[in-house]
Amino acid sequence: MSNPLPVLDVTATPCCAPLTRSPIGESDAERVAAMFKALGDPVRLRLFSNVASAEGGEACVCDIQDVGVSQPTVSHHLKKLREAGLLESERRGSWVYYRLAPSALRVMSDLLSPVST
Amino acid sequence: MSNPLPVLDVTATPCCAPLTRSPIGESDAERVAAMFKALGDPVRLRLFSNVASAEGGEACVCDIQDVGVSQPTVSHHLKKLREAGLLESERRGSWVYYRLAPSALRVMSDLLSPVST
DNA sequence: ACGCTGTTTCGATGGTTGTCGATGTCGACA
DNA sequence: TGTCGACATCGACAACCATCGAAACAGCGT
Repeated sequence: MSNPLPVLDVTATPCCAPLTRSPIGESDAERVAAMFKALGDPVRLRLFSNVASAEGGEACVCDIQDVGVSQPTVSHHLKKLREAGLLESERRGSWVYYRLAPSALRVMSDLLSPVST
Repeated sequence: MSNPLPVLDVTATPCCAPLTRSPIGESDAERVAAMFKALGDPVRLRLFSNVASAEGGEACVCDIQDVGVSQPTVSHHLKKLREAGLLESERRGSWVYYRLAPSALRVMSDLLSPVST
């Protein structure tokens, strides 16, 4: 568990300049699009927000799974969020806790930052 | 043209608090996810960045369509970006110019802003 | 060892999406 | 009016995806 498929290692590269600064390159676009795509589903967005706004910065699946779909579907979406590098998970006892990946938010926020100056 | 399908009127509501602040609601999630989804494709992300980084804040299709797919596909993706409320278009003479929707960037950036405080 | 609860994986299915070539539309310019 | 160039739409197809129920897996308590 914990991070079986870190397809995107967000922490590795701060990644590219803001989208407004210069045209994003082909390979960067691939990596970044995967992150936005992960947030491009209402269920995943709510799960992400549930984790992001949780007390102590983390939450177990049982605390966030009330999003209107079956439990296996919740697990499926959490896996997608993990693979996109947005969430990390860790098993403690019976429960699996999810927290934000360290720099995920900043990377995306920076990419979308309006004109800067 | 210009905006045949403003499915999401971004300018209307500043929309919800940052995702880290409180769990996003069901209907807000629907609207916001559509925006992220639009950026969740490498081709669309490059088109968006090409427009966003263009001189004068706008560009005609002919200037940004070099993203490795056919012309109909480019047009298809630009339509998606329009429908998501991220881009606006306007015909002037022979050419169609695209520019960023006014508050699109700020809305998304704010949603992803890390912990504020 | 057994059952219980929380979580993930599996297999199937219906719907969505990215892509293309062909065709249509609109404006410019002879 | 006719043609050309810039974009958009249409129709089709393959690939992908969200969702579910069923089954497997992992700890915990008894």
